[in-house]
Amino acid sequence: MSFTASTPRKRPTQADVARRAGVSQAIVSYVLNNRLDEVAEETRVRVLEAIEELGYVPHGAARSLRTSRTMTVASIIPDITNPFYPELERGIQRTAEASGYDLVVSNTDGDREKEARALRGLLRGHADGAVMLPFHDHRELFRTIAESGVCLSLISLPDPELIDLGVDYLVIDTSHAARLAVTHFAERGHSRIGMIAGIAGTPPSDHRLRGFRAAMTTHRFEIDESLIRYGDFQEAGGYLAMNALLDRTSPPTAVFAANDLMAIGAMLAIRQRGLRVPDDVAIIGVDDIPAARYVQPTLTTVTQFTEIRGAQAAEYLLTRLAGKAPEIGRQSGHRVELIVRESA
Amino acid sequence: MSFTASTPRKRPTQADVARRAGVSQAIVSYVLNNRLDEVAEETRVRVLEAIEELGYVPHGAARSLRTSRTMTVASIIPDITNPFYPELERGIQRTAEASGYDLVVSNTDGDREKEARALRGLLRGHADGAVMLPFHDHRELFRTIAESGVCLSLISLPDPELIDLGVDYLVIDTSHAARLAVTHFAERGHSRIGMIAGIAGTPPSDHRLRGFRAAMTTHRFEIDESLIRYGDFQEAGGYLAMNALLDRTSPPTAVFAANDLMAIGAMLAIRQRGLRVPDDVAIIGVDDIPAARYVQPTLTTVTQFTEIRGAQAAEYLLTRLAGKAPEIGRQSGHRVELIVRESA
DNA sequence: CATGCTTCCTTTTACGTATAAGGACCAAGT
DNA sequence: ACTTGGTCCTTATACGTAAAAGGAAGCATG
Repeated sequence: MSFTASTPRKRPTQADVARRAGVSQAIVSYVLNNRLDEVAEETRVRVLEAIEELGYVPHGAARSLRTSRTMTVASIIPDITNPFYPELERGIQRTAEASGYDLVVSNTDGDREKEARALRGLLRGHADGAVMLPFHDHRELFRTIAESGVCLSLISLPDPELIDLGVDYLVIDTSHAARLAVTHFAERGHSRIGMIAGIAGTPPSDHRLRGFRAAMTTHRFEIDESLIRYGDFQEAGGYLAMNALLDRTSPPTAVFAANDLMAIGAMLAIRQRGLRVPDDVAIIGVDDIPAARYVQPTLTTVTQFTEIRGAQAAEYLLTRLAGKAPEIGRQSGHRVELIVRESA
Repeated sequence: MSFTASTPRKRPTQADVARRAGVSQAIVSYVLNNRLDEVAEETRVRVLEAIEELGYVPHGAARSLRTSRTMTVASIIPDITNPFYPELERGIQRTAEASGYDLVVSNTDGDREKEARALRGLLRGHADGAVMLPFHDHRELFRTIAESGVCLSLISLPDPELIDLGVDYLVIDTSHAARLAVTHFAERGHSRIGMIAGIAGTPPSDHRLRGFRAAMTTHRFEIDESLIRYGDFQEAGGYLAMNALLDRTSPPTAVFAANDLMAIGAMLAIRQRGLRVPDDVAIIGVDDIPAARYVQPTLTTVTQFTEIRGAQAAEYLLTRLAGKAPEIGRQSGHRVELIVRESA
């Protein structure tokens, strides 16, 4: 079994296996697809031996051309370097693999064009379905995809038209996260509260900002627009936004950040000015990424039960792929919970 | 352009486009592949219009069955939740996309079987090539893959036999990282130095451990085997290992952790005992993940220039895919650098 | 002993694409 | 007038697979 050759030997096909086993190609296919009634046990063994000897591996493209299934699902996420998404991905992966599907991840940078590109990949048949957390509106593409029979499980706000087309939704309206944060701040005596939102126009940012405004109104706190800043969902963005807030003549005493990375960046900015968290400025983030437990002070944050969410979104997708889903799209809500640590 | 239908309309093929444009299927294919000399401009426009109207999208499987190219590259990494790998992935992605390739990520959990599974995906033709950081030995599979014409760019120690088969290597021997760490400790007066290694048997752990032993010997420090612990490359592992070290009657005054996540976990354990970093125990990690700048105290660590490494590994792969690589595999070394922060 | 039913094959077809091979037409060159 | 060559088509084929359709042999049934 050792080769000295260096030329790329062409991979064996079912025809090669068939020739070696002295049968027709169809028999090889039957063996591979476990059509036990079609082939005698003795023959089956011979074919399996030939497969082993030649190192035959099915040709994925040919197979999926024939079956129009790829047995892979895609996971399309905005930012692989944000720990939140890998965690989400873990949940998706766990579920997908349990059903025998391969999982491939596409990172979009939250970029509209890259999102569209990944989605067009679905149209070309790269995967049988996808779990996606979209940053942008792709209604047209989503519709085309759903209509072409590719299953979609979206983590965002439901679109009624797409629901009708069988798109499943994990409703992820984190406006409630903002409410939890503001209420917690209020209980600690804060009223001059700022927010570091994310990228304007993206759902994760807009929902949280909306919830923030609503909660502030509920508590009859004044919403000072100059205390609302925007970041890029990364540490750097939180750092810059916090510095801008601290540069004001009357900075906020508490800041809600749209995610943990920005919250951590904000804490860095505060520390660098010689101020303390939470005494001078209290901070709450969202996501409960692993680092939230390791920063100093540890970060009070709103958890979304990330991995479980990923698993559930994948569950939707896989039941649909298995044909066990209702024709119309499903949706399910979303529990969030405040984890109180040291930063607020 | 609005549909009320809910039945999955079958996707249009080149034949449908051809019918609509009043030409043969071949012409559609020529248009799509920019064979300008084969088709009159007027016809070309007509075909493009038909494509637009029908929303035609090429069928990936059919195309790659015909061309035996997928125009995607795979990135196979051990742990997507370890920030080091997403950063590596970014470098790979940047390079791949610049060359018009799609990138798909496979997460293996450092699990031997999952690694093998991802590699078998390559054999089935999922991608034209892969960048991989392997945790386990897959020499046989690698050979089969290389021989079947799928390009490989590995981030690990070179295997001469695979080099001969055209596998490229980004040599990542981080034993030098350990030397930098031990030397730094020595300069600060430490001699009772422990190490939190990673998962025994995996290259990232073994190399660093080997370097550690060598450096300790160079400095004529005693290697106390009981001061060498193993973790799982996660915070939790570092936390547990550090606790074990601190439970000893004479704990180390300095600890080198095989990666930053474990270093951060170790610092947590130290803090929880009321001890201080670096005064009671100094810590150095490896990777320079983003969090290293945000933990308190900030983490002294050895950077591998992660994203650049990923980009370079991908560069190897893409030049080979473009047929511009020497027949024999290439390899290039690996600069590492100590980033001195507060923890040591 | 014809008939039908199993069992286990082979032959054939289709999936959607890229491209080689072939053909029709026309302008230009001898 | 007859090649020659170019332009722009069409027809035909192969990629590797899954599975329908067809067929040959053996065996039980009436």
